[in-house]
Amino acid sequence: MKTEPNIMISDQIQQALTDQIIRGQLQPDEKLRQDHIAKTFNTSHVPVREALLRLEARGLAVSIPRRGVRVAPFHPEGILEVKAMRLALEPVALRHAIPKMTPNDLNKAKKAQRACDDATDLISWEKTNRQFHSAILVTCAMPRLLLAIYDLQILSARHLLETWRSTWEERTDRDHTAIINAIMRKDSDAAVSVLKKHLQRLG
Amino acid sequence: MKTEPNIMISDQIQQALTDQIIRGQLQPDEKLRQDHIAKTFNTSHVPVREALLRLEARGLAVSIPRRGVRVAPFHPEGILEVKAMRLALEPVALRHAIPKMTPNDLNKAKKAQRACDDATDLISWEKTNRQFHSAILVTCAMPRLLLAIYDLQILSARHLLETWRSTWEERTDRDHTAIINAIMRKDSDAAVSVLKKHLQRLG
DNA sequence: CCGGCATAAATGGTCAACACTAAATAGGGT
DNA sequence: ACCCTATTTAGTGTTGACCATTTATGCCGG
Repeated sequence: MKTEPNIMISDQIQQALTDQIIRGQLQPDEKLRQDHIAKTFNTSHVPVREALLRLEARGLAVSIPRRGVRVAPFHPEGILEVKAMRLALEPVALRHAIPKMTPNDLNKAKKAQRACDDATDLISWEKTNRQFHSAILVTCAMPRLLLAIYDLQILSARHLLETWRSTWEERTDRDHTAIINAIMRKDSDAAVSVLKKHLQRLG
Repeated sequence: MKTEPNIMISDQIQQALTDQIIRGQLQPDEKLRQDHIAKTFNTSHVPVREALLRLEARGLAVSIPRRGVRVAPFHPEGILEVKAMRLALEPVALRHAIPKMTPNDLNKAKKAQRACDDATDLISWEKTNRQFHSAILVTCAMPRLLLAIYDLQILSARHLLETWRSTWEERTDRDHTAIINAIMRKDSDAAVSVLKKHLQRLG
C-alpha cells in the first residue's frame, strides 16, 4: 500500500522552479543552467532538462536550442494575452460548473473565499486567491480546460506578485462574494458577468 | 551559412509522432515504448522521453509514472471540451486579427482557402483546412493564444480524420468563403458569428 | 484446468561520461 | 588603443550503462 504519486524528480524540480519564478526569486531573463540546478537538487541534469522543457511548454521559460533556457520575460502584450485568454476560458468553465455544483462543492468554494479574505500577506493571499478561482471552476469536470486555466492563472500570479510587491493591503474581495452569491442562486449569467469584470480589473 | 532549425532530435520525433497519431497510424491507447521508438529513429531513449513529455503536455498522449506513455484515448467529453475551447478562443484571435490584416495577409488567407477547396483527398483537405483556420488568425500576433489554438486544432484534426475516414467527399466550404467575405468588409461581428457556427458544425 | 506464487524478461527513470557548440578569454597584427 | 582571430572554457544535447519497478512467463499445488 504505497501509491505515492509523482516520484519523478523532474516533477519536484518543476514545482520548485515554478514557485521560484512566480515569487520573483528567479528573475525574468535569468539563465537557468541545467547542471547548476542539478547540483542544488542532487541529481544529474537530465531530469532538469525535462523540468525545463515543461516550464517552457507552460510559458514560464523560453529556450533557444543549444543556447539554454531563460526565465520568460514580462511583455505587456503577454500579460494582455493571458488576460484575454482567461476572459475567454474561465466563463466557459464557470457556466459548465454551476449546474453541477453540489452543496459540498459550494462549501469548499466558500471556505476558499474565507481563506482568501483572511490572508494577511501578499503571497498567501495570491495562493488562496488562486485556490478560490479554481474552486468555483473544478466542478465543470473538463480536465483539459482546467489545466489550461491553471497555467494561465500561474502566469497571472507572476505578474500580480511583481506589480503589487509592496503596495498590497488586506481587504475583503467583494467580487468573490458576489460570485458566490450568484452561484448560490444558480444565476450563471450574473456569476459570469461578475467574473468577467473581476478578471478585467486585474492587470 | 547553415542555420538549420530543429537540430534537436526530440523535435523531429515529436513531429513525426504527432503526425502518426493524427492519422491514426498510432491508435488510441497504444503503448509508446521509449526504446522501440528510439530504435526506429536511431537514437537513445532520452530524446524520445522528451518528445513524449511534450506530446503529453499537448494532450496527444497520457503518461503514468513508471508505467509508460500511451496515445491519448478518444473520450466524447474530451472532444466536447476541445470544441468548447476552440469556440472560446478562436473568436478572440479573429477579432484581434481582422483590424490588423494587410492586403497581403488577406491574400494568403484566400490562397489557403482555395487550396482547401481544391483538396482531393481527406488528409490533404484536413491539412489545408487547418492552414486556412490558422491563416485567418495569425495576424492577431498573440503567440501564446495561437499556440493554444494550434494544439486544439491538432486535437480536432485527429477526431476529424477518425470519424470521416471513408465518408469524405470533395466540396467547397461555403463557411470559409463567408468568413473571407466578412473579413474583406472588416465586419468582425459577421466573421466571428460565421466562425462560431462553422466550429459548432464540426463534431 | 485454474489460480497463485516465484522467477525472468522488459521497460522506465537516472546517472556519469562523451561530443559538439557557443561564449569567454587571450593573443597578435595594424 | 582597437579589431580580428585562435584557444580555452563552460554548457547543452546525446549516449550507453545502471538500478528499480513493472509486466510477462513458468511452475506448482489444488
